[in-house]
Amino acid sequence: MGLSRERIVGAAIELLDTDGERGLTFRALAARLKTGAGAIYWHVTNKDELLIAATEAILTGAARPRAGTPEDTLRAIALGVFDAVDEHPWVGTQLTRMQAQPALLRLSESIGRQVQLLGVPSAAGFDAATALLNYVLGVAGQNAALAGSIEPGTIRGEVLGTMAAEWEALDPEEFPYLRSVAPQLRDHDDRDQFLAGVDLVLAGMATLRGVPADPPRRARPDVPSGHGPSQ
Amino acid sequence: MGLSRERIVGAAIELLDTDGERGLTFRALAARLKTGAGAIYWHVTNKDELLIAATEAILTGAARPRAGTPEDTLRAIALGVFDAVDEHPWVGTQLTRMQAQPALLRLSESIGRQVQLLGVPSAAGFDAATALLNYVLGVAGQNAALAGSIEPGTIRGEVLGTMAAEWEALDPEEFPYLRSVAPQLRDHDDRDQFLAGVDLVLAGMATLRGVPADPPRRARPDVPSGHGPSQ
DNA sequence: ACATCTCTGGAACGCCGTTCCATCCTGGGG
DNA sequence: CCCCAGGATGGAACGGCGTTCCAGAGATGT
Repeated sequence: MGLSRERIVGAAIELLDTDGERGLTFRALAARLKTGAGAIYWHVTNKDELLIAATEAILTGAARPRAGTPEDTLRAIALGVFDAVDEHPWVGTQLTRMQAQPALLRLSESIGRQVQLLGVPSAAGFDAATALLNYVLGVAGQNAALAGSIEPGTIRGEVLGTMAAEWEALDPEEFPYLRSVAPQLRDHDDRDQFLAGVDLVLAGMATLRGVPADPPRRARPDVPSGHGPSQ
Repeated sequence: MGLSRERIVGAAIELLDTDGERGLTFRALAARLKTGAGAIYWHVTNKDELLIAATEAILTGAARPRAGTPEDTLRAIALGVFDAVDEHPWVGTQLTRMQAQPALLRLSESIGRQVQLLGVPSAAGFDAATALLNYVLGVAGQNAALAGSIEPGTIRGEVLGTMAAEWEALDPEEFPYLRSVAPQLRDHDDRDQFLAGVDLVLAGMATLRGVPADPPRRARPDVPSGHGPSQ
């Protein structure tokens, strides 16, 4: 059983998923592949390239345009990234840390094209597409940071409960708002909230075309949905 | 001249600004402060705490609410973060990597409060405030990633020119959109584009209140402006 | 059979964050 | 005035990291 780039990337993904970003080490990788660290460098030039390849493997196809209105396609694209990051938090870190990543280019292309189809004037269209991209990347980064700060195996609701408790314990003088929304934080749904943000940006785009914006919907759209188009 | 937490944080900021995130090392810090690495640990418990303290030092006051309409205040808050990250790119990395950061809490509070003042209904208000925060953080992270990938000293326009050339050299089949907007990328203004994104989100929020949204403005608002409230 | 070339894996290098500890300095009690 | 406890210092050392180096194993073509 020889080494190969695919085997290496696969093992790297397993390591990243189970042990987090700090778990990916050339030594750990070599141990898992029953080889030496040096051998890996024959197939992969360095750790950054390995991380990019792993991100690529997860995100391939997550940004594929589908039939439907541009709005629905944009929601589907954004959800694809969200679900991939949800399942593999390290992808969020990667997306927000390295530019010149093929996956990022494809994502920009998909979003930009749909925004064009939306009928946003060209000049504002670039800004609008960039804004949506940055929102998606922001959520991805925050989710990754959150996942990285908790030990793997923690229940999601538990984390939110802890955080909500912290918000409620803040100084009432300085943080009245955060205290007031702590209950909403406790039982919100990350995915729904993400979608609400996408709809918010889409509603903003609608005003750019002079269209009387119907208020963005809160319910999740009829999109492939069911968490996780990735891998 | 004894050590002190302030002297250490100050030297850390200098190191981060001049040599980037990889330039902050306890050894380099010790050399600059003419002491040993061990002495630093008497005043600072570890590197994460040092990074948080440095971020705090830069961002203090950048999220301070001002008089004016909630929209203008939100623009001012967002610009404060943008300018701080523009001047100290490592702040962007920090903001998107570590949760439980005091600066992040303050930013959330400031944004959330203004969104409440905007009259967005409470349920949607939390989502809307989170969306704006995530957009700001997304831009911050991208700016940091971009700054980290280029050697310090490079001219900004030069970087954009190089990136635009890369976009123009992409496969016409796969990336028609990116190729078409490459000229806009070349001579856009990051700050203006950031503001356009903020306005886009604000326009979306306006639809949540059922207000007939006037199209978001493109020109920069009358905000302290002049790059950099930070430090 | 041999020479060649791909591929392997373990040792070694330099750097990192962090810990340990001998030592220095200073100020308050005898 | 001495002394000494404890805060503060700084250099050495530890374990781990990414990466490089290189001796050699295995296949391949002649």
